[in-house]
Amino acid sequence: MPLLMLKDLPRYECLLEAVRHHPDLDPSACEAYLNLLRAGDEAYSRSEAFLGEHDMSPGRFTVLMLLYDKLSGMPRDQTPADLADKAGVTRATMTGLVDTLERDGLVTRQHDPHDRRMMLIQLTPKGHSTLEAILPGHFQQMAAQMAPLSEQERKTLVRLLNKIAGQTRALEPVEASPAAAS
Amino acid sequence: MPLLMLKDLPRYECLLEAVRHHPDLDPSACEAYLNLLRAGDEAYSRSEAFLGEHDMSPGRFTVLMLLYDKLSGMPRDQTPADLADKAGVTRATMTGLVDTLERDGLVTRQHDPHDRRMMLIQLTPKGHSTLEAILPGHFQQMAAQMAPLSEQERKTLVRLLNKIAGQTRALEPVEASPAAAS
DNA sequence: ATCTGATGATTAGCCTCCTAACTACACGGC
DNA sequence: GCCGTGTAGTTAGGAGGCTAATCATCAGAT
Repeated sequence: MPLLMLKDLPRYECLLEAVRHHPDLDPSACEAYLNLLRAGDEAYSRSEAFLGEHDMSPGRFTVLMLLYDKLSGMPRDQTPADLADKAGVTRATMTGLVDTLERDGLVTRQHDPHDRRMMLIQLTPKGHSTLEAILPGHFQQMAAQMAPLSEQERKTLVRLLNKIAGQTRALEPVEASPAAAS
Repeated sequence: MPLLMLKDLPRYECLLEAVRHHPDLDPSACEAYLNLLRAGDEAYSRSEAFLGEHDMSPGRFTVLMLLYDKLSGMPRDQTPADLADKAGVTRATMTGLVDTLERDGLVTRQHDPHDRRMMLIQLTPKGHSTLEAILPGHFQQMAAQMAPLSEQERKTLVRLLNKIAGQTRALEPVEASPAAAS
């Protein structure tokens, strides 16, 4: 998410000042929200840059991880629909990701023998070794970014983030006012 | 940041298991990292959906906010370069954002009388009223998403997120190994 | 046996952002 | 006064996501 947050967040005094004109503004909520977006964006951008050094995009990396068995314990091949669902993208997007991975020889596509509508995607040896070449650095990136936090602080952070994520999902139906439904 | 994180994050036991194969994996760091990305992404997506109802994108909204004086206390017009810098996008991207906003009549472009290289972007009355129509709902969105957190928890969250963001910026030069510099 | 509806994958076209190349203008040395 | 250098803004082209429409296949009803 490259945008919506400013490079320099407004100071808290400015938020307090702004409440006078905008009674709906909750200063502490706004501050927490903006900091969440910024921290998430910076962490994401950094991983994206790291993956980019290995000719890898976040999307393609996610697909390889889903096909990689050592972490998840599910060694079998998966369909594009499964992968799209787990990765949180549309099937159309997954088609494009698999196209690129197949072109680079990291995965193969095969028809499911029992249902010819479905494809089975599997990791090639090259895909496997490519992933294992990237993973140590990826894990080190995560560890380095979280290094300033103690174990206790990490647990607290996860707890607070889960409260927010749960709330966000609970609110989900965002379409209330048919304002610009064109 | 639509991708890189899974819809369902791996359980903590799986991470502990995975350490056996990947000594670089720090389970608590990984868990905190994945939760940060997911919470940030969900909050962002929700705001994006809300803005979309008003024919507004995060980028265009950010530009309007930067030109809006009541929050920042800087009433004067700004150049595209300023705006790009504050919004954290390239100047080329800012050109596109201003193009759209100008087409919709929300901002105007004028040449700086003292330096004809520069443009001055200013909010039109229509831009002003459009923004003020969106802001209350936007602030309510933020408040609703942060509602489960107490004031104390919000302060803790901001403190922890700032530690991470500071660390991420400190690590910044990500290009260490010329692996796939093609 | 065939038609109908559902499901999986793909294609086509759009939006937003990016980098890189280009144009227009300002300023300082000669 | 002219020319090279630097700066502001724009244009052109690419990557990655999305939605909507299309094609292929299966499964069940007639």
